[in-house]
Amino acid sequence: MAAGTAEKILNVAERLVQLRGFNAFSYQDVSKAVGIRKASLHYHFATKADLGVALIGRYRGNFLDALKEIEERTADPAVRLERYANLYGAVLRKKRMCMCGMLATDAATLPKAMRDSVAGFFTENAAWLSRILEDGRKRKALAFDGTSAAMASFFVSSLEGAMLVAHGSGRYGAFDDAADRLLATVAPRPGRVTRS
Amino acid sequence: MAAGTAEKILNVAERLVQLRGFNAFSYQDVSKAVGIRKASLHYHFATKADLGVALIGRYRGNFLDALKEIEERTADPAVRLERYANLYGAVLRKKRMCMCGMLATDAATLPKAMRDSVAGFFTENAAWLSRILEDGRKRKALAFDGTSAAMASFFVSSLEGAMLVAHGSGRYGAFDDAADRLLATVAPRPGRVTRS
DNA sequence: GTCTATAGGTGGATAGAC
DNA sequence: GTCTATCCACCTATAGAC
Repeated sequence: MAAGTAEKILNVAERLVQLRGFNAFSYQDVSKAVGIRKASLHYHFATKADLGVALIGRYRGNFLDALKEIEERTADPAVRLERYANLYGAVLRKKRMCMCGMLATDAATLPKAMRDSVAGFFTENAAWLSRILEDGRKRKALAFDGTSAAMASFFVSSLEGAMLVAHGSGRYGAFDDAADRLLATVAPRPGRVTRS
Repeated sequence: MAAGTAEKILNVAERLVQLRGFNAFSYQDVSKAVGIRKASLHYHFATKADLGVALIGRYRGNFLDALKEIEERTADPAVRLERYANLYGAVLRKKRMCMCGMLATDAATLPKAMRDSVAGFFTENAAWLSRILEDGRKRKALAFDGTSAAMASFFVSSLEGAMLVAHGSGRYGAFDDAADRLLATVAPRPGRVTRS
């Protein structure tokens, strides 16, 4: 717990990025929410770019931890995928957009270190999914055409898109429909759990 | 042609929004690119919000025209969908993001008139797709589970997401893979044209 | 580590001449 | 319609006291 100042700053900034994007929040916004003067923020994160890099790094780490946990606690490939989709759903339920989806639209205005890290988020998610998909296909729990890498990319981008449209239009229910349909694409028959 | 000043402004601003987002371009940026002083822009669009509303309105109109053209010139449902996906692909080939996908991430910071119009873009695209999908299913050219409306939403959000990730990561090739897979979801056998 | 104070720049927007 | 000049709010960032 503890929650040192740097961590509080990250928590507040993370929320703001997910709600408004990197260019639409300021040190002043963070300052007010944390209860510390604007200048003091620079002690913890010298520049906004430094703060941005730290934000993405932490976000990626948390996501990787969640993936690891899914893999350890769940054996059924279809359920693994369902839980993966639910990681996105949990973010959306807080009325936030995926931080890296948000930053993807800001890409052209971001320092290279941030851009690269955003791309890394997508890459490592697709890599994990690719592994899960390939394993599921071998075990005949999943079925799909093409490479598992291509299917993994499709998963990531479809979930990001469903979040994006839900976030932008306020129709949050559309996300769950899209996630269900995506899962049905690779697990034609079995093991949908949520619905039971 | 003609291209009056207002139109030039819209063209420049459209490009900037699609590259950088609504909060990351300024009247100064537009001013330089159009070759007119910053203050003069306010004669044509009094506020940035007014410019934003005009931008989305024009974008929606152009998109609707393109949909109408697809429907008039193409009878095969699968080819109609392919051409629909290619509308997005054409934007991405210019290294731009869909304007409304871009604005969807900016939603929390936009004036209500802009937010509503962005939601309208998604709604009218899904409505058109829903009609095309339903017709294709009746004619047994397409096959899919669930309502055509749900499938239409899935189409829109998946294409937006594929653009988003391609735009954010610089891996533009991933978009075509995603579009192909999406089409294969509803047109299992026939008529893929691009690949031949 | 946090503060006050401030620098230097850019944001959108307006007034009024031409 | 376009210009110059200007306003004021906000931005990121720094200096230096405590």
